[in-house]
Amino acid sequence: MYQVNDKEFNCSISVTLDIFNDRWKLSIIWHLLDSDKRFKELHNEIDEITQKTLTVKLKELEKKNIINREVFAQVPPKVVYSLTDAGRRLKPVLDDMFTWGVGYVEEFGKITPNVQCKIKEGKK
Amino acid sequence: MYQVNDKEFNCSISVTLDIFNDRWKLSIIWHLLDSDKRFKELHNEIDEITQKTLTVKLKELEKKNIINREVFAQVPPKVVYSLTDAGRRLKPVLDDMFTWGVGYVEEFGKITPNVQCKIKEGKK
DNA sequence: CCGTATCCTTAGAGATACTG
DNA sequence: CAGTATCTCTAAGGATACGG
Repeated sequence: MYQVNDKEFNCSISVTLDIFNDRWKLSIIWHLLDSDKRFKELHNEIDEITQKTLTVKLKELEKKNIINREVFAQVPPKVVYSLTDAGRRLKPVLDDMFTWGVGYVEEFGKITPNVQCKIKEGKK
Repeated sequence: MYQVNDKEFNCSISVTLDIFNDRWKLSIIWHLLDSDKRFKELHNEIDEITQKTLTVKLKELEKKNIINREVFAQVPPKVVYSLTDAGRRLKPVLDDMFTWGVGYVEEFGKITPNVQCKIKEGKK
């Protein structure tokens, strides 16, 4: 049994799954792997997310020690988000997921002209 | 843009996430990586899942071409589930998630005596 | 043994408006 | 710019009972 972030898990894979088991967190991590970002930059890049949801997800990721939140005392406000070491260590997982997804699409999907990888779940 | 299983995705990572983005599917895949299993065996090994939910999740995975369902015409019924090639290719992803989880727990969690890896999300 | 059929409860997330 | 505060909707999943 593992105890992390006030939850209990019986497997370390569950621990990992818990980090991004929703519609948005993996996308946020992906965009921060690229470079540190301000709130607004993230909101622009993940443009389907609402401001409220982005705020909630950033807080969750901060609480889980995946991202850092740095506030600059200035007007207008500036807040920069970056990955922690633990967050950056997620890259291999993302890479594998990317690779698997490519193979899966080749086998079962159709590809239409793309713009950019944005990582979110498909609309249900 | 990708079109798979009647959904649209703008990134192949999203495609992968969609496969196991709930509380149970990853656990089912994990148990089938070990060996093919009957319905009852899965239900015993993932003992917190309800029969109904297991049924639903198995159907979803079958529809997504991750598992095969083989029915033996006998009484009492026998149904065996196994991974497809695509399902088996998920192993590296699982392995990386396992590795990451171990590191994360070392850094932020507590470990208490364990029984066996069961993969499910922690109770919310 | 391997499921279906209902009913029910919750949490995730969208829409919208407001604030230091 | 970077958030809060409400309100609402929906779908995932649990409990329970029944069926081939």
